[in-house]
Amino acid sequence: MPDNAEQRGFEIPARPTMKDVAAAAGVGLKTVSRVVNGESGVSEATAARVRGAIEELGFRRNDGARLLRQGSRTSSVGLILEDLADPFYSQLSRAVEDVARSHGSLLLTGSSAEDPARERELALDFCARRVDGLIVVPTAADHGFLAPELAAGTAVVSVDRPVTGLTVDTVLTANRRGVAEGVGHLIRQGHRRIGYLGDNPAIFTAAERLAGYRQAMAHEGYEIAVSWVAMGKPEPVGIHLALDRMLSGPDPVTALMCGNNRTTVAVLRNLASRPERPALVGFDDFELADMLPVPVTVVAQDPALMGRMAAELLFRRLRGERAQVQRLEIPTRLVPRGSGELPL
Amino acid sequence: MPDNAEQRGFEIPARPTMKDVAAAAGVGLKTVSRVVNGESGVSEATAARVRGAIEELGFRRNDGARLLRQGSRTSSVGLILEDLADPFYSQLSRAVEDVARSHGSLLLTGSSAEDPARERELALDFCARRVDGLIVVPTAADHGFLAPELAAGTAVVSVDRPVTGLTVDTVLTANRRGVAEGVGHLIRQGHRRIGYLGDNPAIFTAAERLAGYRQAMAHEGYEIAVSWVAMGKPEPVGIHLALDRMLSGPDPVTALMCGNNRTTVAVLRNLASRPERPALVGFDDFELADMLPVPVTVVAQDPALMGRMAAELLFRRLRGERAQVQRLEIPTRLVPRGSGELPL
DNA sequence: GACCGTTTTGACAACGTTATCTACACGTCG
DNA sequence: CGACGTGTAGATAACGTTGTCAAAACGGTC
Repeated sequence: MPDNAEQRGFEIPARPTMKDVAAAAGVGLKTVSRVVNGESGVSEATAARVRGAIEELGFRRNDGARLLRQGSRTSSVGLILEDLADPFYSQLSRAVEDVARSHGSLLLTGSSAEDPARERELALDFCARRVDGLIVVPTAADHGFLAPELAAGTAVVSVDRPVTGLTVDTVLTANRRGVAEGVGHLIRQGHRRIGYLGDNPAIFTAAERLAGYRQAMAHEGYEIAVSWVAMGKPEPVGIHLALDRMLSGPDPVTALMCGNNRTTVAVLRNLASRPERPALVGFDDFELADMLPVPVTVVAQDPALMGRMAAELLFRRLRGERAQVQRLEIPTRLVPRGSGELPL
Repeated sequence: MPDNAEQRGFEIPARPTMKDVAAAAGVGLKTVSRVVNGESGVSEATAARVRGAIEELGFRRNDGARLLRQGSRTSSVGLILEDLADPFYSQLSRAVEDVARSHGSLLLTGSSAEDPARERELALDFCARRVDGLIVVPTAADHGFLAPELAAGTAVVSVDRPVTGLTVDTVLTANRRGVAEGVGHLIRQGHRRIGYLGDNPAIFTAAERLAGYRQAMAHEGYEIAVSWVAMGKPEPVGIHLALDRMLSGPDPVTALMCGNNRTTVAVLRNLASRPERPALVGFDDFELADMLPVPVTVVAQDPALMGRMAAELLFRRLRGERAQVQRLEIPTRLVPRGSGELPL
């Protein structure tokens, strides 16, 4: 004779409610509420009895009901980014979490995996849970669907990339300036045939950084051969072919600028199996860059700062600040370590 | 004349409710509910009118109210770990998130920073939000306070460390076996004076790994000099002093086993400024370990697998599975890369 | 013992949703 | 023509909490 509840696979034990506590303590519902919320106007004797009942039943207030009744904020914010496992984003997340905590808010996280549909689903789920605000690393798709949420008082901040179809506070890295600085550094070492490897240019940061490279080269009046630019996912095969093109042929490059972290690492791995030793500057710092056989010169971003700024903008809006929409550019920092200082 | 609302710093625009939609569409409340939930029994004409009103008002169902009414699960799980920015935990988080998503659940994340009070606060906050389950990397403190939650149907799984004061499913790394394997590897290279650097032994994993080292040494009948063991936070000063002790004196070590990631890196940095080149095996893999001047041999853990297993155990419980409490040990994998194969 | 002010207490409505139940308008069948 | 199903629609009560308000209990005063 099978247990029916078990057969169905779910039977959620009923949680004690304030009503249960009230009954157990022999008091009214509102008295329990008062004790739970530390309101005044309850005699110590009654309060003790109520606390006893709470302890005994293992009562825990249902914040959902509380929030519903109060109609106030939920003290929670949502964070949507590309991939929580990426060090850049995990540092950013941690910073957001810290700020959220200091404001008494919980954090909901979701990875979009660069998929607009997934991002949208996450954002709307978060809104259905009535998060107070949303911090988003937006995909390239239109975000007009968030307009009603914005109108309804949900604060939105975009970080790392601007959001299309919505005007909200935005925190970006100084992508162009940063890459230009990196390329400029190589130029000052005497290089003029400099290759650029970046991510899929549909991604805002990738396009911006490429533009920074072009700007820096143009500024010196240097031409850019077609074979010197390679954009795409940082996968071994693509990187290998790109380096084949760049390092051989009539106009081989003498230096490389890498548009992001993962590309830099992929390039380093590939270079390990080649004789050439081009100078190299990477965009975005990474752990142990200074410990490699040739320490890697980078243009460092500050993901934690970006996360903190984004979160602080968000909470400033939630506090009711009416300031004009802001667009912050966090400056980068050139960290010379050796690979960018290699001779021609 | 200041705007009063702005002065107060908050004025939350009212969100449209089903009642508003019903009024706008000239239908009853329940009809809107039916349309929103795709229930049958609404004529296409009415449904279209309702959808129009929803669109126009920018209505979005309040899941809090829905959940309250249904009394069902909230489709959300909480994850509490030490530090979201640590690569080990961020990989684990991502895996948990993926499993949660595949079960239609959202993820709440919080970093305890190894502080029991903070951890407790997070856990109880999550429970007050009525998460369906909790995945915890527990601090050493007692977790009896979670017993009522467990009784109330909140599933709990601990990961990376066992939880004290509560019997729940647990996913661990094979810490002792892993370290023993690493030490055994060094022993097979001929080393017998092997030092061990680990984290604060109050942390479960640190204590276990130390035990693994002692076991492996004892197994060969090797004595361990006092100066060979150093436990504590992986900070430069401590590491420096520890290595001073280990590498000089009457019984200098010829090899080192490092108890975790951050210790390994700190040791590598410190060794860079010393003449000695002891063999070295690290516990826990890290990016670019293979690209360092002497590629680092490690005992690799699988944080993603641990996260996935933990999450799957959790959802199995939520599905109502009644199996006995499980304790899984994820095996480690020795990855020889060079540093562990250095001669005496 | 009637009156007052103060403190403590509880009944009741409301938050936004869903479940139950009933009401209405059809058309169909005997 | 009345009875009956069937498809649509809405009124109403809950879910667990908090805000409002009024009632009780108490202590003191005359």
